[in-house]
Amino acid sequence: MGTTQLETVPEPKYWHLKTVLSEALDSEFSVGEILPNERDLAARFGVARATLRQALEQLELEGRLQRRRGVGTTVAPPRMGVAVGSEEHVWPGAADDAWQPAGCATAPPPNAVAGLLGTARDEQVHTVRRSRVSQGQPVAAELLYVPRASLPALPEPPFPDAPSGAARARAVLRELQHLGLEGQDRAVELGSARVEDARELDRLPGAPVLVVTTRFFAEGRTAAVSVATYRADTCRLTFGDSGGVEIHHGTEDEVS
Amino acid sequence: MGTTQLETVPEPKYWHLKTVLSEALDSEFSVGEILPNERDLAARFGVARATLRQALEQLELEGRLQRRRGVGTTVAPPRMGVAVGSEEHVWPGAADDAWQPAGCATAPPPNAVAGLLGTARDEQVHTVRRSRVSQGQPVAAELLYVPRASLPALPEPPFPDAPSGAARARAVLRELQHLGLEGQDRAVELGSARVEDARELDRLPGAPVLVVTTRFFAEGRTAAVSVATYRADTCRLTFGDSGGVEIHHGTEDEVS
DNA sequence: TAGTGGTCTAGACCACCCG
DNA sequence: GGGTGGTCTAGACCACTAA
Repeated sequence: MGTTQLETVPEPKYWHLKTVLSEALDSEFSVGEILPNERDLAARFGVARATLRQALEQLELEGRLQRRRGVGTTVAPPRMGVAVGSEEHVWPGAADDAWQPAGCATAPPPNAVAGLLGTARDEQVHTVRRSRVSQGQPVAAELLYVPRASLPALPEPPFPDAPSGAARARAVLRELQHLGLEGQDRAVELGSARVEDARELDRLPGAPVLVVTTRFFAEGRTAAVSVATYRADTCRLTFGDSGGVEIHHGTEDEVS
Repeated sequence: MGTTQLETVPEPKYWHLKTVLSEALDSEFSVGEILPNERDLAARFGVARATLRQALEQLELEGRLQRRRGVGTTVAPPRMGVAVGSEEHVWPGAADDAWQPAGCATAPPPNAVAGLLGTARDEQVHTVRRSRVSQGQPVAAELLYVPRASLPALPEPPFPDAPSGAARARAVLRELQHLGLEGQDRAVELGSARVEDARELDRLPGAPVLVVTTRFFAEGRTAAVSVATYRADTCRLTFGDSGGVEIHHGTEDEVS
């Protein structure tokens, strides 16, 4: 009737809530500080807990908050820049590598990876597990798939299916260095953490992750494929010339 | 030892549900097919609608499903590869550019961008809006910030604050080409769509997006900053410097 | 053991799309 | 108008952490 609908698009409560909280985080909280618990916050804003949680979830997705079961909700530090690609092509396991080998198995890869490698569906490949830590926090878990054909010089393990240790992982990486790397290829997409990755990343299963898929080319073929999952809440992936520092150094030595 | 704790971690219902649905999508549905509605699905699985929705949300986040209000839930096609970075550094607006200029304003940028540009908090910069369409779908929205100092030759518009059209956007881009690009710098992180971007991307506000921030260096300074938000559900960002041509599993999904 | 976030329920109403 | 997904409520219980 006479009710003039000023807000043609009524803003959802959780959206407005997110805005209010976001501003409060900027002005009234400092990094690491713990927020009131969800039940109190919901009461304070006069909404149901589920509605409040919808706002908190978004803020966590944006890296503004960190929530841990049994502990509480804290203000997250700014995302850390994680260098994920340099201009030069280098094999995994090179000297300055940020990854730490954790294990190695020999098994058929997922179908998607087999497609990239050009191997048969059930063909066994070396599968190296690595993890990456930055600023004292686990930031990424990786699976590196290397077809046996890429490493003819690597001796086969006595029991191919036995889960092997970091020693064998290092052997595979060492063997890779002997190949001439001709190029590489990267893709980034959003995913959710599988159970194994979640444990390694100290997150719950299903947590949002940035999946970086890299193909390594050598001898005219795809010689290896890396699938690395980065914590999307804490990481900003940096590519390119300067490694994400604020002030660029003004030299021209890396300009092509 | 003797206590065989088979299920040490009881799987949440929504997680199990997601697995079941995911397998069903692979085996029993084809791309574009519409699923039963949420109320029916929930009843069929014997869970509350909210629980079912939690599973659907994850599947949508992973790009397996597409949900549209008033329409229904459909099986999404595989994510399209969107080329986002080449080895060569090129200014926005170069010949083969995938972006379409939409408008241009002159206003102070967000604080984060001002920090990257090294401009004062309230300094006005040229702000070019562009959008990117791929395979008939909007995939990204961009804001390109160019300090006035970077383009001394560009005449100022008569009314600096007036929202200008695509013509002025093109003028700014054309002016950029005259600068010598010395390098660039990219970062990718997860974000959620702001209201303006959401409208342009045909998504709801808050939808997950991949935010690509690019700094362009010229004359020893940061000459421009681009903030591009890509739909995370439909896009796989590719950073190609592959030495060869791609072979994928049947479908040609690369887009330059 | 007390307190936190995580999961789940069974409803309700709303905004949107289409025939 | 009828059906869809999106929002919201007011509860309940569970899993985890720390004192």
